[in-house]
Amino acid sequence: MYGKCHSLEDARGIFDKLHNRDVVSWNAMIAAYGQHDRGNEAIQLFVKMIDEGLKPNEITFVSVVDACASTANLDRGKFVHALIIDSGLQPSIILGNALVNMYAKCGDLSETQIIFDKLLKKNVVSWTTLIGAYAQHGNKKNAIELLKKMQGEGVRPNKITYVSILEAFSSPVDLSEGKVIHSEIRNSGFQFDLVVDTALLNMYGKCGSPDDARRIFDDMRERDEIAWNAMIAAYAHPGHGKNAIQIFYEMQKTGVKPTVVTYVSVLDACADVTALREGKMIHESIVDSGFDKEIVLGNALINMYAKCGSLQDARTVFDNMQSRDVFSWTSVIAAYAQHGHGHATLELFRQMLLGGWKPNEITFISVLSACNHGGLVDEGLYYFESMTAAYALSPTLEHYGCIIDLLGRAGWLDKAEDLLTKMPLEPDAVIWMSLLGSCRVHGDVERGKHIAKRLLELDFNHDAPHILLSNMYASANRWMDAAGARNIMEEKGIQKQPGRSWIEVGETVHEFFAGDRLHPQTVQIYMEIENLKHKMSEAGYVPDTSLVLHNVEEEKKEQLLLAHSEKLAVAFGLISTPSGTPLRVMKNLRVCPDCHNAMKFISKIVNREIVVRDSNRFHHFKEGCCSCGDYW
DNA sequence: TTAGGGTTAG
Repeated sequence: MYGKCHSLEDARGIFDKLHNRDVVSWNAMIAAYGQHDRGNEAIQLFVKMIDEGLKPNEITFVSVVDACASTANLDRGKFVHALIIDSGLQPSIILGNALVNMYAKCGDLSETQIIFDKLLKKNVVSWTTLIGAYAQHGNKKNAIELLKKMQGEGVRPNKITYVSILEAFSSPVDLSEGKVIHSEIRNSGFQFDLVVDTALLNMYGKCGSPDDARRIFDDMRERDEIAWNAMIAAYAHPGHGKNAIQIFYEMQKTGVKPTVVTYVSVLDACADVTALREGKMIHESIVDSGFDKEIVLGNALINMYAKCGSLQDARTVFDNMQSRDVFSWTSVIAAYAQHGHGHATLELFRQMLLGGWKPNEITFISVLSACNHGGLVDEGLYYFESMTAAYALSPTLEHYGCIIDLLGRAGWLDKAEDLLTKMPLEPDAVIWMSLLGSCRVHGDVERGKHIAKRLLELDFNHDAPHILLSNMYASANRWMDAAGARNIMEEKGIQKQPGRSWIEVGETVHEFFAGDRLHPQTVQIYMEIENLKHKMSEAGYVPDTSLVLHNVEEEKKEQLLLAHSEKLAVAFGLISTPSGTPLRVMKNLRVCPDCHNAMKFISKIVNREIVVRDSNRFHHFKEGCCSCGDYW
């Protein structure tokens, strides 16, 4: 009785006082620990039970297998599995399913499949467990095939089956198939179900379609905190952060209290739109609510402050944390790396190692990227080697990408290309692009040409290689070739991805597209741009019109450059904040070289600090210089 | 006595 109530300790007290403990009492106590997420104690108790000479029965095994699953303890799970086989017990369908689930939760997919195949009888739970296992590992193909096979064998999926399979749809490329499952779920009669709708909503959020998520959210008849959290998370993506923050406040207006997960998601949204003011207010609410000791929130705060441009606040949060995990370290390391502090990044990394922490693949991405941005070639190569040598981590394409970029930027084009062709992974367009970029920087036109050829063979439908190649020819005064590269791009119908920038002023995050005239203060913004243009010209600024690919007159090219989204955001910031206020702008793409140059002039002319977060890193412009040292 | 919804670092 106590086991099913609140007090596990009371249950244990009674259990310990029992004079005659039979299998039933042991089972009850083991199950009680399992239900309270204390799998390790459940397993310990099971071992003790065997030591005392009691023979576990089917129910004991189900509970202890479940405990191994919840603690993801594969070795224990295998041990218990062996005991089951030794006991000669013919496992029931329930125990069989529990074993399938145990291997799935412990991450051993091949064993999961083997046990499933060996099941003498399968029911909807067996199928759902296996489908969920594949879905959680992102194996959408197997999950869908299994669903069809299950239906072919006459087993009808229930709502748990559908909720499980929805996990498999988690990126924009999955959206169309996700919509097919969505309609199948509706046709199967699962409507107005809180859990099913939340899973669908979440699927659309992960697939990058917050509008579809919102439609489901709006149609829900009831919403609990999990549904609200899922909606906030669905909006916490580039360009939708404002909506996430709005939903966060609406949630509270309807009387639903934010949870830790709510705060994590909304901080992520603030980070996304560089909403520093909003983020600070939410930080205060977190302190008021008493959640500020939660590690996961400390981590989210580090990330929010860093992405909002305030490295100092990020560091303060990190320093004040009472306990940390690998996410905390990786977050603070990433923060320093993104702000271009190469040496400080490595110093933190050394402290992490000294503290006995084990870095993971993501930690190394920040470390290598810091070496890359800081031009720290020897350090980068050393840590790259140490990944495999000291930490048994296999470098991914991104790690190779950092190193190839590092070598290329440093002018070691031979070594960079050598590594690219000899690495054990298939290079993607991003890596070829980075090498092409290095060829442009170092003026190696011939190498650039053959790399561009390889790149275009990949059928990479992106504007970037064409633009880079064209610019590279232009820099080498090869105007015909430059025009040719642009023509190929036009023939292929490739459009430049539109630039978007955001700036937080007062309580609002303002968004700008390149050339947009939608902002209520458009007239004043363009007047400010004109004003800046004159002052910049006097100071020696020359617009880099080679960056404009449109075939238009010179004067028109200058106008296009001046209307880049980051310049509009800065102009708006200048006219709407008191003089001296630092401006923080976020851009969806890399900052363009002309804007980068212009920002340096503007920072000096208006005597303000301008922080631009682009898709790659931070640029702190101050008194005519940028923190990246023009190396980005 | 077995399967299910929300979260952090690139």
